[in-house]
Amino acid sequence: MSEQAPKPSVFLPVEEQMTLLARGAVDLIEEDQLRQKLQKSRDSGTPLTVKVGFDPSSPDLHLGHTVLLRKMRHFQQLGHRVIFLIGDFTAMIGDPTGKKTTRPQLTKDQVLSNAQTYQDQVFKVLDRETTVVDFNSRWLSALGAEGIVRLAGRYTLARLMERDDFRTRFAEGQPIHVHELLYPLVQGYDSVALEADVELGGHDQIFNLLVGRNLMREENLAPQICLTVPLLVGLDGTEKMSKSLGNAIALDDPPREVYGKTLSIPDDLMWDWYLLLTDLPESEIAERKQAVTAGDAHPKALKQELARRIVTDYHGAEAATEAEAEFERVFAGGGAPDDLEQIDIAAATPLFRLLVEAELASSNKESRRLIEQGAVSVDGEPLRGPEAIQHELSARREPYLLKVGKRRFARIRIL
RNA sequence: GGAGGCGUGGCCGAGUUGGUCAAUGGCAGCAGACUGUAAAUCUGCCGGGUUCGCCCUACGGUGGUUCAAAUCCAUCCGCCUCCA
Repeated sequence: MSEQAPKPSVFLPVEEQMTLLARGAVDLIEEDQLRQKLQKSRDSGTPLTVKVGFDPSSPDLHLGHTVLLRKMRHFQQLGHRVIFLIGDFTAMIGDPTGKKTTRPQLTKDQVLSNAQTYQDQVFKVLDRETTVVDFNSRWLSALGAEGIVRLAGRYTLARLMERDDFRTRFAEGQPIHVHELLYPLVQGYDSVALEADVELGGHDQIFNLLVGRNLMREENLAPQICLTVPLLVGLDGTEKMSKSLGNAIALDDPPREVYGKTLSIPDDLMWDWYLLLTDLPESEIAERKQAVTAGDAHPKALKQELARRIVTDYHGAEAATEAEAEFERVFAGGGAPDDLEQIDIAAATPLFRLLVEAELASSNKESRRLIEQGAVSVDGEPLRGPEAIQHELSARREPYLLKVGKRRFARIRIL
């Protein structure tokens, strides 16, 4: 376990802290209690202990995860002590949140390796120096069968069944495994063990957070504040961002990907992203939105600003400038990316095979289709129709620029 | 322990008196037009190969019946419901 976060000599006034902390929050239970805790912390010069649990089952982080990480960062900026709690023990249970079926139970090895990958990524947002990393197996493993039974004795089935997904599954006759019922209790016990002042989580975690709050009361501890942030909507503008839905921007996506993907989100979504992915004051976000509504600002320009800010966060200002220039050149200016690798193709290769070899089409069939539909151009000249399918590019000194659709490019040299 | 139901292409979901089913429809996706790589809209495509005639693979797995099976039979696997 790392050392306690260094405390600043003085904490900001409570209301100033509240402005930042409440930003974008879905649940804040209870707001006034948080004020009191902040006041007490300020008076005594003691940082609040903020607990955030991470289930190390999906180590590929994307922007959706950063909403929560940013909230953690807010607490850090204000001088509080943020505990990055890796649920190595609970991961073996599998969080039933939002699931229609039981989740697979991970093995210890999987969990540990995932946990490492997680840590490699979160410090792109969190302050590495002041983040306390902990593992809940530290106290949960020690709990033992007796402890688990005692813990289970603190709660009732009726209270657990208040939870939507349990209730739905029960009503529909879907199986609910007993260990799943234990999950919220065990997670709640983490709060007891850490004596958390605040627990943060995604909105879907609210039930689990509240169980922690209740358990703390049972143990005669000051109940933790439960603060949740929304699930970020992904590129498609409807589903929550997730890698498996293919609507995510991964933290390790290259700058121009991040930039381009951000620009492709529906206009309406950008205000959410501004709120959750930047620290631009809410009043300024409102001004921008108003400007667009009034027709004084072009939505694309504001989306570009958003994209720049996001790229800057993960790759720096220079990368953002480059990404934007690249984007303008390629999409607005009809140019091509400048980092295309050259692909050598044998002479007398018909166009439809060439597309496949250059990995611009996934099959001959698709390739023919694209050519027939007029999606293919060579050096800016469209090549379409049945006769183009068999077209052979002649060998010449300078490489060809092959373009399929709006965003697939290849530089081809005929041998 | 007993009774019954279901399993179709990325997803949802038609189709089971056997052929005209690569399989209706919706969603997602791709491409074109319009644009701002936005939304909305319109159009086309949407298993693979093709000498464009066709051919191959596919409706949980396997094995049958048949000239012919997603559709019938057997068996196995998986999921679910009801009763105890």
